Amino acid sequence: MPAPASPSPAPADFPATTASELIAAHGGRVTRTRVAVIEALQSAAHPLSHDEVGVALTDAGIAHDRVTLYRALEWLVDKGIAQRIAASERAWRFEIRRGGEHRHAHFHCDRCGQVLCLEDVPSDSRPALPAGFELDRSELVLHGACADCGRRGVKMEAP
Amino acid sequence: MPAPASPSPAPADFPATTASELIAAHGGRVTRTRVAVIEALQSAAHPLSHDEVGVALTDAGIAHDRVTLYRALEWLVDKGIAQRIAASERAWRFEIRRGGEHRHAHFHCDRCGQVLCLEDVPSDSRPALPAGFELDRSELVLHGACADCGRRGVKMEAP
DNA sequence: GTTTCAAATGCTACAATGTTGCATCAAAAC
DNA sequence: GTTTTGATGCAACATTGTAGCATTTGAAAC
Repeated sequence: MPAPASPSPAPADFPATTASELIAAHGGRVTRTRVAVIEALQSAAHPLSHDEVGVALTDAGIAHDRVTLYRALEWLVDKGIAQRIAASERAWRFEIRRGGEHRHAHFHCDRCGQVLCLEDVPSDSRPALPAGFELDRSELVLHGACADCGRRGVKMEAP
Repeated sequence: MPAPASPSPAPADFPATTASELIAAHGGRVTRTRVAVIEALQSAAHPLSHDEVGVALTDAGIAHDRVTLYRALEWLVDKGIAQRIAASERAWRFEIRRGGEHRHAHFHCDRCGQVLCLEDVPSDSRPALPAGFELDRSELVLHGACADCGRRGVKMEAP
């Protein structure tokens, strides 16, 4: 039997809270970039795109390379510290995995492109699958217009 | 109040069945490319990526430009004949919208990248949203390993 | 059957997002 | 302080999707 399709070889729920502790607990080197990325994700109100993380690093005065940022995010996902969301468009978005690890749904505004966490809406449906299929996780993404765009009649983006 | 976030200004469920009828019913010109794209989607066992549609056209002996194909698919989505799925990765996948228009969930194999329709699993959850939000549709995507990959232990792709 | 004309197409060029390879740097172990 | 190797920075490239514009063509009008 093959390995399960879990992205995280290490346990995801650590007592550690600070960025440095999180990194060290997973056997990684504590670098400026990683610390800043984690802090950016932790303090963000919604899942961030790679580009938004980059802006956050720049704002924090942390010089960084585009590729390094991709690799830092990839490492975080690999270790189960963060997770990717394919809400829409071509760009991934990233968010920190909280302790309880309750997967929630996301809302994608088709007008402004922003993504919000719907903490109250679970995303854990586990329906019966055809024989031989292994279920790892489920992602529920709701689409529509957010409150801001709904009010202001912002131009519609491709669905 | 702004226009609703629906992608389809025209009714989606036509009695028409052939590609030409579908196109004409939406006021479009019946071209080789559009007909071939619709037929490719109709006969596909799963949602096709832009690239897979391109291969199907080539196999059918239909010369086509990359951009034309993008525009043909965009037109189909615009008219509600087809719909886009953001299963994972950066590439959209496309499928024909059947008459009944029951939205179903999809399964994305994280190993081979293939996407399957789960016709029996509905994707129509309509939870309560924060005030001011307008819900258009919901997309449920399950992730894991398909039967083929599960059996053969194919190398894991990025989650 | 011709003519007409906007809708489609096919270029070319470009933008956005992500990856690979490799030389260099630095975190942490000694 | 040295050493080791994980992490970074750079350049080059791959994939996916868009924009502008000249040309072709579907189909409606004649």
